[in-house]
Amino acid sequence: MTESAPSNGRNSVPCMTCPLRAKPAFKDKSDDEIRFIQSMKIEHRHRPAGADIIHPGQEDAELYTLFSGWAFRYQLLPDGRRQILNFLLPGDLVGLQASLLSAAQHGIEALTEVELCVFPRKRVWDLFVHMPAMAYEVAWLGSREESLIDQNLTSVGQRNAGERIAALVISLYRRAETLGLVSESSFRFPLSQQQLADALGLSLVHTSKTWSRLRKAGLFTTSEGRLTLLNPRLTSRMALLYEREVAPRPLI
Amino acid sequence: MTESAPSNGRNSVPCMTCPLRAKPAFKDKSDDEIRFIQSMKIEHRHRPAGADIIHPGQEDAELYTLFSGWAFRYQLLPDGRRQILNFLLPGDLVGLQASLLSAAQHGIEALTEVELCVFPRKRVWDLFVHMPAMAYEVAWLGSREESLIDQNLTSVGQRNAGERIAALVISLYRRAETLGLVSESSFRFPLSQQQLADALGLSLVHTSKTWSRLRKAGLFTTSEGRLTLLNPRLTSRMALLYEREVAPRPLI
DNA sequence: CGTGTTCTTGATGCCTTTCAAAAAGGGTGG
DNA sequence: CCACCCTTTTTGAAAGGCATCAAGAACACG
Repeated sequence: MTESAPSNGRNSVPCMTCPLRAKPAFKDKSDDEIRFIQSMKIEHRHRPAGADIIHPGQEDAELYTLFSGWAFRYQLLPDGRRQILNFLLPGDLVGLQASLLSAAQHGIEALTEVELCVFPRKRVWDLFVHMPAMAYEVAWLGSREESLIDQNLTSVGQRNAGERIAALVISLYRRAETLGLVSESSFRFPLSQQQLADALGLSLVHTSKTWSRLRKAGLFTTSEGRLTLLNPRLTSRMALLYEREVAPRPLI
Repeated sequence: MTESAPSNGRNSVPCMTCPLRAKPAFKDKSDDEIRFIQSMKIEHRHRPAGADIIHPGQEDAELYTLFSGWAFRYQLLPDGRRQILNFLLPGDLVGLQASLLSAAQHGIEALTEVELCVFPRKRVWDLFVHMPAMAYEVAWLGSREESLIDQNLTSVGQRNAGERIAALVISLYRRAETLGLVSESSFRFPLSQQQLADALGLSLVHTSKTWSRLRKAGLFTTSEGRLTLLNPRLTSRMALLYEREVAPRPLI
């Protein structure tokens, strides 16, 4: 699960013409800033689904931006139980916590095949010294991730099984939407039921039963690894989720 | 709950002689840095137990360092359910997420009477421009808080009631210990059972029953708002908690 | 010493877990 | 293209953990 796929050359995806930047999720950046980002990027790396991006306890984790694909952050208990902490979608910063704390308390795994923009962790410090505006944005992205985890914690602590599933589906749907990944209410949904269960803090069996109950209730359908949200109103009502829309975020 | 207690003057607690700094929890700082912190601090504020420090949705939250007392961060669902996200102890930065994202998705409430060092949020930006080392430390503290929430999420998602309580007690004990708040295995423990329940994602009744079961099992005792950890080994074994000790952290 | 809050305890029911096994996919080699 | 194996998903049945309801006990406060 850890062998590395061959990676393209450094400039295979120039930041200046990065297709992600055009998405509504992201703030505009000046050419100067984009050039600086380009200068920090040392590799464009491909990894297969299931690959470890950061393994638990790793001390020299690099900083990444997820260019394409999905990943997730997780934590293990000594007896093997796993909690999925949050999901990472294109444009998300990967490994900031590990970079700053210099000993990952968590692992990060590729959920699908992914492409990663690789930044050496040492340059994070340069960023703070030379590009305070971008350092501020990095901190901002860190706070945004914390905010996502807050919501997951609230979900797992307070919502029942059906509400948790509804909240997760809505929240992933909205994130995918700002990335232009949704068409006709449908988007790629690569989670296995075991991964769903680990994210929701539920057992596999109960996740499966509740999942199919919500499908039969007409909230959404799945086929060929895609999810179609049939009844967004009902789903967000069941999720008790009325969060305000987030402003465009920086893309590093 | 929101009336403000009279606050002392600006220099009532000079940063240069801040008693917190001597605690093992914190890194040493240069006199220059401490003077800079002093120059950012505009107020030393007292608030009573139960006071709102940041209310949900607030857009102009200041940045604080908790000087004394306990607080907690929480999130509400529209139907009134409350999840306590994490607890704040002396030396913790309060309101960083709210300052950066400029719209608090959460609330922060004083659990006991507290003293707060107040920093205007606008100066956070100055910090990034003029004191990159301290900006880096602020980001570091943000990541540390995220790491604490990761652990709470893992607890609520994967541990049963007894394990959750054990994990919470151990984790608060260790934090109090690095602050010099523990003597003879005992420290102030100001949480009500309702607050415990909201932090653990359990009902009040079940929290009470499990809590007293663990007391009867000899893990710990409580009296007069203090908790005494009688059997740390058993407690941390029950909690499945073997986290490595954290390095000293910056105190802003 | 009354009154409101917090804590405790018992009883009941349901949501969720666990155990078990069948069904459905997915990939590989013949 | 089909047989075969392995993983993932689904379903059923039983047990248990946790929530809810209810009310008494302990505690704090003016």
